[in-house]
Amino acid sequence: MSDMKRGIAKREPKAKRDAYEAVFTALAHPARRQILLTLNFEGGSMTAGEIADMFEHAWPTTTRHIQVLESAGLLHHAREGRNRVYHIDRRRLELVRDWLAWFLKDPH
Amino acid sequence: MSDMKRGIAKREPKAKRDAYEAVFTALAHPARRQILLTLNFEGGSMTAGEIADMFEHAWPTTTRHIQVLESAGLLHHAREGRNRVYHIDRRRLELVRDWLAWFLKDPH
DNA sequence: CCGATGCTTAGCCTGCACGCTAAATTCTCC
DNA sequence: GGAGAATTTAGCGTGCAGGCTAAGCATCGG
Repeated sequence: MSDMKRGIAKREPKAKRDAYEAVFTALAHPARRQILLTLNFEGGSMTAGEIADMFEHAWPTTTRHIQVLESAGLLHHAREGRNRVYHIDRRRLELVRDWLAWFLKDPH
Repeated sequence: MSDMKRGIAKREPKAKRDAYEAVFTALAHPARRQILLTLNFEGGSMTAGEIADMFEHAWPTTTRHIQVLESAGLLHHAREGRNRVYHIDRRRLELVRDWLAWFLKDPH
């Protein structure tokens, strides 16, 4: 099977493809994008409660969104008394920028 | 409800939020990302058959992926005899770059 | 015009994403 | 240590994304 047929993406190491998968999946839901945006705008960290308050959703629903973001590496948390403080990991978003870069250096 | 609570994203016009929605959803599936990458690498256009050949999937499955990409505005097609030639719309990917930009110009 | 080729449409099946409520957990404060 | 706040975990229901096969539609070659 030719390289052309297998496709360019296969040249990326598997770990990185998994990372893309996690990050793009995480970004696919509007609530999760909103969490990231708000978190970013608020200076990078918020408690779970503050995040949950943004939505009409039941709290556990938001908890799950947060977990998706966290397992994609876009968020981390620290315990602070009975609060959980989540903070954004902006570096992880670089992955998206990396991916987009393929479309700039387009062959002509 | 405060602006802060509603969240920054709401300031974007609705049309643009819908566009984000379509584009991020389209990018959420690895097959669709692969289609875009390959299409880009191959110079921007390929027939439906060439695209379908990249995958083990049954052809109709690929057809649907293509349609998702197209309705997100990431692809367009032209008929050419009995072939359908799809070409990438790289400008549409700018939306993603736009979205990411929020995380650069972070406050302060 | 007829069969082959290229591709989509129609329609079915299955699993999982994402919503919910109720219960558990962990910490705080009196 | 017990009430109460903050948050997660458990577990359920439903819709839809994404896989498939079979059928339909153009178009081309002979």
